[in-house]
Amino acid sequence: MRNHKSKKIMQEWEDRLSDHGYRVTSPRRVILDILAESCRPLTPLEVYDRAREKSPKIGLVTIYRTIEKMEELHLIDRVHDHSQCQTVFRATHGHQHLLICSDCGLSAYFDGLEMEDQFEGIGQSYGFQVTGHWLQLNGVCPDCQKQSRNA
Amino acid sequence: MRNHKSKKIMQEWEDRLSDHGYRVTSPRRVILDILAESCRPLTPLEVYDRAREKSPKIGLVTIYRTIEKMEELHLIDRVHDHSQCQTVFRATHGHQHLLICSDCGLSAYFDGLEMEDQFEGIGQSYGFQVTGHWLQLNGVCPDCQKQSRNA
DNA sequence: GTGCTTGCAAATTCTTTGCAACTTT
DNA sequence: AAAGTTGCAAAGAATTTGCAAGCAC
Repeated sequence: MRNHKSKKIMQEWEDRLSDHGYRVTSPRRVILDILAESCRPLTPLEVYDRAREKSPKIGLVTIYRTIEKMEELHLIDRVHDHSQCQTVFRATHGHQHLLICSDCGLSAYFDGLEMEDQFEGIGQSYGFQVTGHWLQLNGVCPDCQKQSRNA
Repeated sequence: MRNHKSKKIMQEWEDRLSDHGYRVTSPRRVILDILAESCRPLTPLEVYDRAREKSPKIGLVTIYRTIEKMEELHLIDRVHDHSQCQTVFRATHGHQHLLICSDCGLSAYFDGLEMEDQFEGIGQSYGFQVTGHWLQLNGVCPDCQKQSRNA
């Protein structure tokens, strides 16, 4: 049973693919549909399993390639999952968050801004019991800004 | 040239390992040292390369196993890296952030709280030009709370 | 018809596991 | 001496690439 909202998203997504010169094929529609409807983040393998129920001949490679394009068009986001992310940095105690240079990776911690207090309340308004969070800012550090100016 | 701060961290980390019944071995010291000193997040392979410079016989497996224990003791965090995280969820437009159930994955977006305005200022105080951010709250959704109560 | 897309098979890369030898406590 | 740890080799996963056939526009 498809709801209105995901129908609308589907249309929007298909248009976006077309507008960028990508083709709306039937395997792609299956994948778009799964991602539009899902109320939880999915891995490529999970998308693959669901896709095969609707279209048994679909290949895993198509999942990867479609996800790639969807991300390029900002239709989907990659969610932070501890068990997948192998990149590590020393932890701090308590209320600090990370600022990371997207060019060179240089990182610094900054203080929590009393945001954490808000987090619990936000969770509660959705009935969630908040147990943790992850906040990071991505940007360009002073050195990399200089270099791009000189380039 | 080691600075005071990373020396202090090293001591703290070694103590923490000992306190938990883990042994402070020389390969581990090399790895701890690299992670204490690094001013950017590192992948296991990057740690491995740096470790071999100091201790050529060290094995990649040791890196993985040491990172595992360090994470368990909360000495390091896993940083969100788009190129590694394959778990995807539909994107929203604009100022929304994600709330994710750590049990079942159920997710919801919540509004941005005008936090984004602060982000730029925070970045500037470190000389960074902020280009993006990732904020997600982890918690337990209503249904999963019920289930754990019944269990 | 043109050019993007698909699915297969194969190659690559990354991560985990089993085990005998070795260290730390 | 006991128990945790190491590195090797091998197994297992996950992701990417090459290519001929197929499909959308």
